[in-house]
Amino acid sequence: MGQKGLINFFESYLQRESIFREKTVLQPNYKPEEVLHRDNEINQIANVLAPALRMEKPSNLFLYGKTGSGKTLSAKYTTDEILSIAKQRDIPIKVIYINCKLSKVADTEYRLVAEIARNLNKVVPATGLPTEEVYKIFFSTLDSSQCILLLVLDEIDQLVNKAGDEVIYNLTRINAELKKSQISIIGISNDLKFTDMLDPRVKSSLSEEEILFHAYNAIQLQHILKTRAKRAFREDVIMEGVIEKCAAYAARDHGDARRALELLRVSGEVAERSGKTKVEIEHIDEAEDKIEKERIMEIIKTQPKQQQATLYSIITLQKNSKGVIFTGEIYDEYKELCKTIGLRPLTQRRLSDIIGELDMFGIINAKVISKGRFGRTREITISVPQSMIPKLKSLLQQVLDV
DNA sequence: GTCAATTCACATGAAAGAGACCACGGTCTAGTG
DNA sequence: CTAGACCGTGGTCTCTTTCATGTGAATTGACGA
Repeated sequence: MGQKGLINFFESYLQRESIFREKTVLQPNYKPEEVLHRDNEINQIANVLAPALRMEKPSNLFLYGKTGSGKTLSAKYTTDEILSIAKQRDIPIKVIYINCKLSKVADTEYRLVAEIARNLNKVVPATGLPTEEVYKIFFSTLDSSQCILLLVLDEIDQLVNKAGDEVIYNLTRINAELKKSQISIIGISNDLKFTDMLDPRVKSSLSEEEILFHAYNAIQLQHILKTRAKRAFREDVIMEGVIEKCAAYAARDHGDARRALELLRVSGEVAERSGKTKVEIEHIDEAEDKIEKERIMEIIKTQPKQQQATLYSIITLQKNSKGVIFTGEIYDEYKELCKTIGLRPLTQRRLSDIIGELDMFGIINAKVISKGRFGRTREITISVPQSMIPKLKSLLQQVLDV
């Protein structure tokens, strides 16, 4: 494309009408006016939380269900409704929503409490104070604000994983010491076995009430997608069967509505980029591929150098040896690599953990096997599609400066 | 041939260290009236 | 006299290292048939 061509391109781009009308509707943080197919759950949440309107402390509530089953949405929806009623009637209710996984706002005890305090409009330094001090600050602000606090902790399993369950224990116990305020916790987790790993005391106090969110089935997903698509896209741009296929894809892996919406959105983008005026079924496959690739690239880009070096070693190794690789081989290769690029090599112990991390991300596949007399090790294969590896490799070469 | 002991090459755990970041309080310094 | 610069102390947090212990089956070697 010459430079003249570029201008033409932009002009025709502008002239061409977008297939989207309101793309935000498909974005994950969009909040619809109505939550579909979750009436039951929402009613249950409302039932549990209603006492707050009479200034009584609601039971602690625990919501669980797989990803994309509408937990967060339902919780936010219900608390928003309560909040708006409370505002009309002048009832002092506060809702704090904290996602324990998102960015690093709240993955330790200190940070969580600090974050809550910040939400109560109290300035708390990011670090430097003893944890106890932060608790005190939180205490006094909460008590002086005289309200019912609904604390929504999304992805609470992440928090407990990293910070232990004392945090929750402490939070539930606070009520005893508060005089003018009350706090109740709404925990949200997509790990169904999460409560099993909790200390029994914590478990019983956290899940005074439990609500299980079932995954959406394909029909429900279709309904949701259709409703959103009606607003998100212009009329008649979605070809027959597209919605159905998106729903089917998402239903296949545990009815994740978020995934379904993303798929639909990216399909639209793919269609638009390739100059089509309609979203066709083929675009879905392309979109799925794209989403996966972008996910992997994003993960790798944001990893620390050591992790990247490890992955690079794995890629080089699998090229020469084909098939499976073992931890020892990787460590040797990795040490060599460190020498050439001037990186301080880590111990094998640490590398072992890094391999585990890469496995968690789904970039590689590591299985512990025993080779009998020849020891015990991890058997590692790359689980990124072959077609992506060259691209991956060049990305790594670039960031590692090889 | 059978069976238990041995052995390998790491996996997995726990604990502690290094170094970055930060708040707080005390001391010093320079500018001001 | 006071605001700001500059320590030292004590705190959190992440990434690592060090030390210790665990592990599962191929191999080995003793044993008996």
